[in-house]
Order: sequence, then C-alpha cells, then structure tokens
Amino acid sequence: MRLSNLADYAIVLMSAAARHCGGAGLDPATGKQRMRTSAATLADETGVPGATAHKLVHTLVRAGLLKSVRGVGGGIKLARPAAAISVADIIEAVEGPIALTACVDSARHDCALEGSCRVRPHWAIINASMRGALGGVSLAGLTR
Amino acid sequence: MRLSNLADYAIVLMSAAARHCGGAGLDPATGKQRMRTSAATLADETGVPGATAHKLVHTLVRAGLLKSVRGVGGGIKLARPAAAISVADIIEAVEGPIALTACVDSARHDCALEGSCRVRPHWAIINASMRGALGGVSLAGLTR
DNA sequence: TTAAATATGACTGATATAGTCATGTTTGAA
DNA sequence: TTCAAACATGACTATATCAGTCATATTTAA
Repeated sequence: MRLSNLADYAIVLMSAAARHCGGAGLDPATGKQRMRTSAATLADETGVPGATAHKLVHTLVRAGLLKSVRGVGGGIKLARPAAAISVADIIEAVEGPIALTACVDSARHDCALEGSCRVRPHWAIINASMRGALGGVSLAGLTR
Repeated sequence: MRLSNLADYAIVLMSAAARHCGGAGLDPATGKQRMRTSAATLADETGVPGATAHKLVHTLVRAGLLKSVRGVGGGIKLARPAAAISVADIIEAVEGPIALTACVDSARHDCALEGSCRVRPHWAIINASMRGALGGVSLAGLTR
C-alpha cells in the first residue's frame, strides 16, 4: 500500500522539473526564460541521489512524460503542461499499471488461489476508483 | 502500489468468513444457523496456507474486525455486520494506515528529503482520497 | 485430564529494492 | 577534429521485507 521509493522520488523530481519549465517557462532562480533543466540539477535541488535521479529521468522520458535532448546544451523538459500530467501518470510510469492485486493482469497467473477465488471479480471496480483518485491530482496542483 | 500477499489473503479470508456468518447467520453448506467458523476452515475453503491464515485471523481479531472464542467449540466470527466492514478496514488492519508515503506519519522521520521536500504538504489530500475510495467498498459488496 | 482451538515468537529462504559502478552514445562548440 | 557536456544502459550487490514453517504456549468445555 506504500509507494516504492523510486515512485516517490519520481514525483518529487517531476515536481521540481515543473517548477523549472512547467508554467510560464521562467526559471524562478534567474527570472529568465528557461525551457530545459538537467537530471543533475534536479538531483541537486531535491536531494535524490544523482545516479538514481538519472535512471528515473530516463524512465520518465520513455513513458512520454519528459522530453530529453542529448549533447551539449541539451537537457530535459516536461513533455506537456504540468496541468496535464497526473500523479497517476507518474506512478504508472515507474511502477506499472495501478492495481492492488496482480491477478487483474490477465497475463499473470501466479496466484495460488486463482480459480476458486471468489473475491477476484470485484477488484476491477476497486482499482478503477483508485486510479480515479490519483488521476485527479495534477502536477500543477502539487507545486501550488 | 500493490497490496502485500497478506493483505490480499486477509480480504479473501474475511470474505469467506462473511459467507459463514455475515448475513442471516445461516451456513450456506448446511442451511443451519452457524455463527462461528474456525481459522482452519477458512484456510481450507480459500486455499490460504493454514499457519498463515491463523496469523492473519489473529491480526484481524486484534484489529476488532473478528471476534474469537477460545477452547472447545470456540472459533471466530465477524465482529460486526459485513456491510459495516470496508476493504480499507481490512487493509489497515494488516498493513497499517493507508498512506502512499511514510512521511505522512509524524512519528517517522527517515526520509532523506524531509525538510526541503516541496511535495510533502500535498500528500494528505491524496491519501484521504485513496482511503475514501477503499472505504466505500464493503465486505458485503464483495460477496454479492 | 484431554482435546479443540486460539496465541505468539523465533527462524529462514526467497524476492524485490535501490543504489553504485562502469561504460557507451550523441552532439555542439572550440 | 577534438573535446567535454549531457543523456543511455547494463551489470552487480547490499539490504530489507515478506511470507511461510516450526515449535510451543494458553484457554476452556466436555
């Protein structure tokens, strides 16, 4: 029922990224237009270990929540406005689909109770309401 | 973001217990009045390992969701009607308070980011909506 | 006294986690 | 053409948590 540390860090990192380039595109530190930041900068600002921050950024890029540009002067930025990114999006990027039990995933059949389980049919409803709760909180809401 | 196996088992066990004594108090197998069942019976019916079922039952008794009577002829039964027991109650009995991050618990201060974390103030809202979603599903709803 | 049933703690193997280290790839600028 | 900045990726490992078993109380009605 707890988030993994990585998912927690991912939310903190995304929220820091949103402060850099989520709103009007102004860097709060310099007051200048700044669309990009770097994984190292985010690690510094948040206290998340550098290498870990890097891997998470990569994961978030693959999930389509961040955009990265390689090379000198490159960096990362939000792929879409902070208001259009939800906590659920970030959690799913790091941990996979939001579901309280593995048995909802039809590809997995590692539950010993499967077959005789009389609770299973009801999980889909519960999971949907969980996702709804988390999907209703946007990154913009977290930085305000 | 997943339930632990134990919490999952607990829900399955409680749901089985509700079939024994949650409704009109009639055992569906015998058609006779039967207020109590035993941990071993529930383990048999659900496929949960016996010793594990036993520990879970004890945990649920301590949490006030089941009532146990020791000795010959003893056993367990729901402490209140199935409709008055929610999935959230069961999860909290096994895993502790429903919260996605540990930093909400004021007694724990093991987060390295604490102090500078700018996301932390917002977690309470998210956790409350999660608990709301799970609190809305009763044991009676799971057995129907 | 005995047997049925719950109560409780110690121990252990398996698994997942998260962090580090090492190395590769891309690209603009000097 | 070279270099350095910045992202990309995989291998390895210490740690923690989990879940299950074993062993042993404790309670109570018959």
